[in-house]
Amino acid sequence: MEIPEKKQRILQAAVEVFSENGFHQTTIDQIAERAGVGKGTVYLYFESKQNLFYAIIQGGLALVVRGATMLAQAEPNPKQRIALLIERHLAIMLKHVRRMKMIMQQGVPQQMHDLLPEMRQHGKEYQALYVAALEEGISQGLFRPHDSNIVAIALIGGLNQVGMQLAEHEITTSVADCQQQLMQLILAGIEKEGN
Amino acid sequence: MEIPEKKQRILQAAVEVFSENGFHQTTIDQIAERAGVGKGTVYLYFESKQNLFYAIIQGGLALVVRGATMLAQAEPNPKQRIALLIERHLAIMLKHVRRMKMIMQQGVPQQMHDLLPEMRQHGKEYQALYVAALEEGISQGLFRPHDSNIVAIALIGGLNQVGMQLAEHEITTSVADCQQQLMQLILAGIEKEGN
DNA sequence: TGTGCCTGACTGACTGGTCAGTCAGCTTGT
DNA sequence: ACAAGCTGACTGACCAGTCAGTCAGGCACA
Repeated sequence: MEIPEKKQRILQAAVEVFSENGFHQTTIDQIAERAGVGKGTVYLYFESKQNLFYAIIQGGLALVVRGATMLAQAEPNPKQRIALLIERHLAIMLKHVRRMKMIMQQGVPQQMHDLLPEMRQHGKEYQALYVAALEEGISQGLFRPHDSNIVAIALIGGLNQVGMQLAEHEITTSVADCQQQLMQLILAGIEKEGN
Repeated sequence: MEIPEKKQRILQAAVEVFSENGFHQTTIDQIAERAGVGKGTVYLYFESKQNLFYAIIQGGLALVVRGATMLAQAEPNPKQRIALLIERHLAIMLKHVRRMKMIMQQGVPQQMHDLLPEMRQHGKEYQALYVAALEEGISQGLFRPHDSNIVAIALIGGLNQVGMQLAEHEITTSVADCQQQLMQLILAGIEKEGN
């Protein structure tokens, strides 16, 4: 199951160019050139431009979700678990800005209609991790009662926005401070009074 | 300053088609057909496809920001003001799903490099409304001290995410309930203990 | 060791289709 | 007759995807 070196190079180049220019502004020629391979070689490893794009997004999302799931399983305390998830979310966004941009650019799905269900599935799974933690917290009396779905969605949305702006250097606050601020905000928002 | 009827029709059609298919999947022919005008007419009123796209986004954003600014000016109480802004944010997202999708699709700017500064400007202005309310709240001793920039960014991100999912019917909760949940979450998150 | 055959990974010039933008000419009103 | 508003056939650029051809390196046989 060795991944050929050229395929790796193509993937790397594709991440770069796609994230810089977006899907439609990117040409296969650009990717091939950046990877230092012939155009034909790209089609040797990937069926189409779309396919290449998906290979990258899918791979990234799958990894993120799997990692987060493991993290979540290892921490029984809901409060701690949410803290860990938040920390990890921001860390990953910073580490993989390019890939994240690609996914965000995707924005509202719908045009990439066919292959998208899987992408949504990953999103749902990820969201479910937060929902589970929130619900446990509620039933354990740690958090005040709330609609855990909505809170999870808002939470993830907030994390994404902060992560993007951090990555774009539009926030001067340090990453650690950001994390702390968000944690405070969220925990104060859901914790039972007099915690 | 009469706006010609055909120009209106073109704008309307453009909003529809752009939001359905995204910028690149949309052709001027489609827009012209939907508007019931000739292709040339589109170029009579708009310099280019990009220009048309921007006219829509800019117009929308400018309206939203102006409206929110007026709303904010009319309410001196920071807590109330934030509540109003949140309510309005969700309401507008629901009312203008199509336009919102267009903007979101835009996602991370950067490819539309030239004309974008204005768009960012609007974003900054909008964010500033929340920041101002938060800071006032802190200095009045209503909210606990926090980094109002980060809180504002997270807040807007959360609102967008929830708004989008509401609009996409991926949330079963009613709009009013959503609003209430978010308000509780946020106010609890920033309020001084024992409010 | 040398030679000739083979294979398949790789290449890039080419094709076919798409679409933004143009412009010659039509229509309608005065 | 003229102008203003409008039209849609046309053009040129662009690009995804193809495929005929190249060539490095492996293998067999002497």
